[in-house]
Amino acid sequence: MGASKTEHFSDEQNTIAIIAKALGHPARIAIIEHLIKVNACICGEIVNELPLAQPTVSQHLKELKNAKIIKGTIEGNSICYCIDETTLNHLKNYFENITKQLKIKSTHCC
Amino acid sequence: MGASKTEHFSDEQNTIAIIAKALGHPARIAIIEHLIKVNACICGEIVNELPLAQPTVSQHLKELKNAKIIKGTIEGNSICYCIDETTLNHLKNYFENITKQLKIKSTHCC
DNA sequence: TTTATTTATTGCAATATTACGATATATATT
DNA sequence: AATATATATCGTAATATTGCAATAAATAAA
Repeated sequence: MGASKTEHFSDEQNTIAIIAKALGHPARIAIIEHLIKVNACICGEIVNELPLAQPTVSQHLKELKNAKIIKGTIEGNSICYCIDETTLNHLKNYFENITKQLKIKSTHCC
Repeated sequence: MGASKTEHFSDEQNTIAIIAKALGHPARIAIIEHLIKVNACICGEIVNELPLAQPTVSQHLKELKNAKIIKGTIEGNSICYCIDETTLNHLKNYFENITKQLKIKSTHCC
């Protein structure tokens, strides 16, 4: 096959998986880190920061946009990207919750 | 192509991407959640919980093991899986750090 | 030892991802 | 209008992922 059986899982499970998947590439992690480092919106220049061709970067940006991890607004003849805090906060909360439950239970046996 | 240019990115960026990628499938999120819910090690039974065939589940478990998100130890003729807290804590800390930086800077413009 | 149980591996088909050259689009500048 | 600049899309090749039937491997139970 090759297609995931998303219909068998909960909305939350699918949502978390989509966000995690979008972050599952070093280039996209690098994009996120750069957006944070330069603080807020940058118009263009992401391409120059990455060791990848312009169409490839554009594709990675599109995937981050689809997962709602970044937002892009048109600014003259360039596009201004910044992080969508809501989505990263959602992911952060999810992992905080999971690790908290692990700490509470912590029944180590392996 | 199809292969990521991992050598151009930092170790930390690659590590986070590998963990995120491993969590980038709803079945693997479901496995993690089940491991937490039943608390600690369960020997087998994960296959019965998921709407997927045994070889498929085995493959997902392998990927979670490769990313060091779960650990598996042999227990009689079955295998006992549990979560490797270190890895999920690493990821949690990473996202806490990122979202903290976002909160500090918070220069909204999009 | 034979049989059952549990998990892993192999092989394969369908689909998705990654990367990039070529090209399109859209605005800015001259 | 013509040209430059910035980003997106298309097309395509290489590779990876997903899913499962068939089968192997390894231990447990009879």
